[in-house]
Amino acid sequence: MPWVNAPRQARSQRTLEKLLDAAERILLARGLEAVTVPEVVREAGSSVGSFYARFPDKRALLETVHERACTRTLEQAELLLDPARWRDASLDRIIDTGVRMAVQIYGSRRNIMNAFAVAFAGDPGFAARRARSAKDIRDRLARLALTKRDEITHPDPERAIDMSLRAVTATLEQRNAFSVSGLPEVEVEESILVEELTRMVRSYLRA
Amino acid sequence: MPWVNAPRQARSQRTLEKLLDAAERILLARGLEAVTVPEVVREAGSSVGSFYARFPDKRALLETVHERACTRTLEQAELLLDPARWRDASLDRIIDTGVRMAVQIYGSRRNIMNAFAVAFAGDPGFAARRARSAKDIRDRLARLALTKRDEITHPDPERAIDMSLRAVTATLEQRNAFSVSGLPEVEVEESILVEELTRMVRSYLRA
DNA sequence: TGTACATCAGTGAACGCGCGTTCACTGATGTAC
DNA sequence: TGTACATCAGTGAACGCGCGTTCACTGATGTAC
Repeated sequence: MPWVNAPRQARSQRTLEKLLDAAERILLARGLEAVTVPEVVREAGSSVGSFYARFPDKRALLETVHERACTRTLEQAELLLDPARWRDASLDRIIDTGVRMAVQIYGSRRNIMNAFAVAFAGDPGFAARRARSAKDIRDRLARLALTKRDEITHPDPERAIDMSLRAVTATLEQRNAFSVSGLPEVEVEESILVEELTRMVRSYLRA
Repeated sequence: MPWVNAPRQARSQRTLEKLLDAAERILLARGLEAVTVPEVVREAGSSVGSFYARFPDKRALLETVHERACTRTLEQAELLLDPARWRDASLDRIIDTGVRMAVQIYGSRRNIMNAFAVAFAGDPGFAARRARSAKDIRDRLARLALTKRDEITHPDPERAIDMSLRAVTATLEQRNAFSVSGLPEVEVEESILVEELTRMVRSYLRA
């Protein structure tokens, strides 16, 4: 990562990770404005001087935490998207399992994704990192679905798949955003979400 | 509005509006962290003392600006949702025009909605105000669509309409969020969005 | 192996800055007679 | 109508606070002979 001064001893590598973990923990628990340098080093059991030996400034810390979170989400998606698991699957099965997977990823990584979405939605650097990792996952799923091109009756299969992925991920993101605000009247059950999103994509691709 | 000290002269009413306009302008142009009291009064051509004669604190200013923005979005939706415009409309026309309307509202009020969503997503007061106005619009559209219940072949029309509205609004919100990232590869053209979202909802409601 | 020295890592008091807010004050407007 | 007084509105210097960051320093680790 270009925005940190690389550690040269195992000791400072551990300190670096303690700082990243502490920042992430504070961000998740109390939001961005609680992530101050004094608070991060306190939570990490480190010191201000150590902090600035590693990071040029506070922004670099947040970028590193974000980069790490995006990488972890991608790793989780890569595991689930292993092509070996998809041999000879029908379009319906790809859609069904794809929706289930998206629901699972967005569910398990909801808090950290949300915290960053909320904290840095206006920041081009953060938005770009986020958009790039989202696009990476969408591309993998699109490639998978396009192997069943002949089962898609929508006049433009590429566009239909892109739109389907947008709709599914956006709906899940919106659900995550709602869940933070804690309003019961806008919540949906996960099983309903899976069933209806699957139905929506199936009927749309065959429109 | 209970969180301001009501003006008693036309002069201070004008000052109040200048402060609100200035705060909104700064929020839109440079984000929440640029909205400081010194900056707002400078932009408004007013003074710190005037500010605190009107608002008990800075938070009250932001709540008032938010309340005003929500009201304006609702007024815009009410205009477009005037029942007189929808007499004898077919389900397809309701879907088509509904999607177009959503795209228009999310387009024209993108900046202000985004700014507040980003700045106050975790705050109960702001979340409640936002949810109230969003739910109001969804309910109106749902009522409209349910008048054509017999044209919907989905086994659960209420749920289908709710999911459709979620998918459409979420896709538009996601598009707005992506637009800050400045990555051309994730942008979609508005005409394509209208066409495909319409197709998606049509086929889904008839699934 | 031991020793001397260089580099890496860590510490926390201190500094400057800009924020939200207060306050003593001046000027404008409304009201009673 | 004019005048005196109360209230409303507006001003901007000043204050306290917590932030991000710096810096002079101590201690730990690696290396050369």
